Amino acid sequence: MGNADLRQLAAIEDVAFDDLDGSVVAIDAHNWLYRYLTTTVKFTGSSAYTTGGGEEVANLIGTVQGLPKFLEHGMTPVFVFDGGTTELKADEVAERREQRERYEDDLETAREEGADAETIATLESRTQRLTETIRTTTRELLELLDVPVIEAPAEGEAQAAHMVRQGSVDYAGTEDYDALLLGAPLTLRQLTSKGDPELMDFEATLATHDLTWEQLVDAAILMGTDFNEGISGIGPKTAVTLLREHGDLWAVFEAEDCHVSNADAIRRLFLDPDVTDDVDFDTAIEPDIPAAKAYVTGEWEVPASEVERGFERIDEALSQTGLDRWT
DNA sequence: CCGACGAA
DNA sequence: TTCGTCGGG
Repeated sequence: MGNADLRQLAAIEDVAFDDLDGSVVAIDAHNWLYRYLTTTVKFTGSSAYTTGGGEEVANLIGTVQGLPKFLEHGMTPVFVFDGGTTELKADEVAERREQRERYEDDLETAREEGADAETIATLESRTQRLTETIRTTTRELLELLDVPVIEAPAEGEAQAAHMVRQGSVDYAGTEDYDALLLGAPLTLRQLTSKGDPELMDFEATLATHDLTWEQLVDAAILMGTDFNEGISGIGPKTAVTLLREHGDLWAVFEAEDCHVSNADAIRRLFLDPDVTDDVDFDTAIEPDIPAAKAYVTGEWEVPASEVERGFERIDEALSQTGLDRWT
């Protein structure tokens, strides 16, 4: 089920933040936000992050606290949001969809029963979907801060990977190993945590195992992806061996007398996802900080103390690069 | 969810 | 080498 097995195959190296200065990173917004949502809500309790109207706005705090990290290292983030249809086509991956619906039912039940914020956050993570309020308020805040936002036709992660291949950005930024399957040439992980980030190199991954992109995806399907259970008994090593031996997924199915439903559709989700080339954005960031602050603390009633330092750091980081440019 | 570790 | 479980972030 989990695709942590992919890590075993990935060519990963540490990279210093200093080396990322001046780079542009397409951030998988869902993935990034979720990381901040869980940690923010989990460690501080939810009351400060819920408005009088009962709206969860921890995302605003997460965004204000998370942005400085990029800017202080001279990086330009481009946030890529999922498009309207994040659900997969019903006939393609029916089982997966049913699973999500079960999760969503759980979530709804928990809400009705007034479950605590932590429980709800956990359930929300499993539905793989952020609330509409979270999506729109994050976007509005980013726009006030003049941070580029891209709307993906479908999956944000696929769009981010595509943008790296296109060359409109330098890296994809996500914790998800799926970026490799989506063919993102260079992916940064651990941008939110304390130490240096990790760099996943797509071509190096293929070269290390002497696989093609298609074969890497096929290996992942054998091991199990977000969209299918893996074949029991096949892990990273065996999967690679089988692909090298038999060539492609269907040859492996035949040789090993096994099968994965919807394999063809799952394969296409990685090899040929719905993405767009229409990605116009400006990497010069000139935020309206007073307006952003008013939006967060005024309109959404977030205590000023929660975001004061974050806004300060954003301001300082940007005036610093301005000075650098000048001298 | 993620990485680590012990069992088969 | 894989799988299941358990503890941490």
